[in-house]
Amino acid sequence: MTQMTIGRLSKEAGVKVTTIRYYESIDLMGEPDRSSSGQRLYGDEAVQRLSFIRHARDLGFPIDSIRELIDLQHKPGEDCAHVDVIARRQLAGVRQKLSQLEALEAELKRMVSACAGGSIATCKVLESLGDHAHCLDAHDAGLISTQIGAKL
Amino acid sequence: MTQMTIGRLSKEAGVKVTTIRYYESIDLMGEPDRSSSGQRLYGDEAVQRLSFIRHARDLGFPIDSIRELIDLQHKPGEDCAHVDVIARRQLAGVRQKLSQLEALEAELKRMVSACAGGSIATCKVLESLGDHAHCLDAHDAGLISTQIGAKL
DNA sequence: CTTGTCTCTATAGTCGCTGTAGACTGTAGG
DNA sequence: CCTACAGTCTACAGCGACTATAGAGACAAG
Repeated sequence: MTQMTIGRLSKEAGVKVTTIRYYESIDLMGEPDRSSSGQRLYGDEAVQRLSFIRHARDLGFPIDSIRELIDLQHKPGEDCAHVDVIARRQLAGVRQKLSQLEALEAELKRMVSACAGGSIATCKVLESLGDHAHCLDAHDAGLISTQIGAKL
Repeated sequence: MTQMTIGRLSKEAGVKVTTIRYYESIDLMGEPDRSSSGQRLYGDEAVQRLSFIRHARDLGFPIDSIRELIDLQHKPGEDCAHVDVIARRQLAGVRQKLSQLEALEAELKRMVSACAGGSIATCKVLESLGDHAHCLDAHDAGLISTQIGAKL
């Protein structure tokens, strides 16, 4: 199996067809060969590259970092300190979000367990939300709030 | 102080001026009075409402949930079960993200600590990323990956 | 030959803002 | 009164990383 269609590549690497085309459009994946009718044809190295990208995305690396990592992969002689920096930056970000989410979880838990049923007029959840005494620092909260609500 | 400008409201509620105007544009905040020259003028109840919104956003509630919560606030006689559902949904989402982030943190930590310096050719971090044996389930990972990289 | 599944391109939408441009308004000091 | 300068106005483009849609063409199996 030297050449495969985009659908096949999609299954091999676990990345949606549309996403592969998107990666091509932003030059994260190079332009593949085309069949006589214009369909994309990929080789096995595309599976490798796409799997790398997917794994890095799963770990939350932004596209730009992945671009850097791929560039570095093609300079095998260089020092890997730069790679380390990128990974540590990512780890630091994840840890920051973890601690923010833990604070959120605590406040939400508190709110929900305070609710004893009853009417809206006495609802502890709404009361907590209206309360000015915030648990989180405004800056941190602003940073994280955009990200949590997104896909629930 | 019965009437205040948007800048004042911004400081009172801890929400940026542009964000307030955005909330108005999506009908999350109602249209305020205007001065003779067309500047927005808010009363104290706007501070209350905006603070409620901000606190809910800080906790990661999506705008649509906040809209629901505000609607419910205006029906004080009804049962608060619906409010509880919204809050629990949010808590469940936060907990899911927490566990995903914990898995991420573990893998990143493992990757980074495996790096002993040296050249890119032998870099353990790049090796891990290229590895097909993923720690996360593809679906979960896809859900979360979009959110973590965003603001690092 | 038909049916159904891929594949193609191009464009708009998602979420929750943020930034920009260019014009106007309000206020404090000289 | 004049001048700065901060605040406000509208309208629209951009962010990140996709996702969805429309409308058309391609290919494999029965």
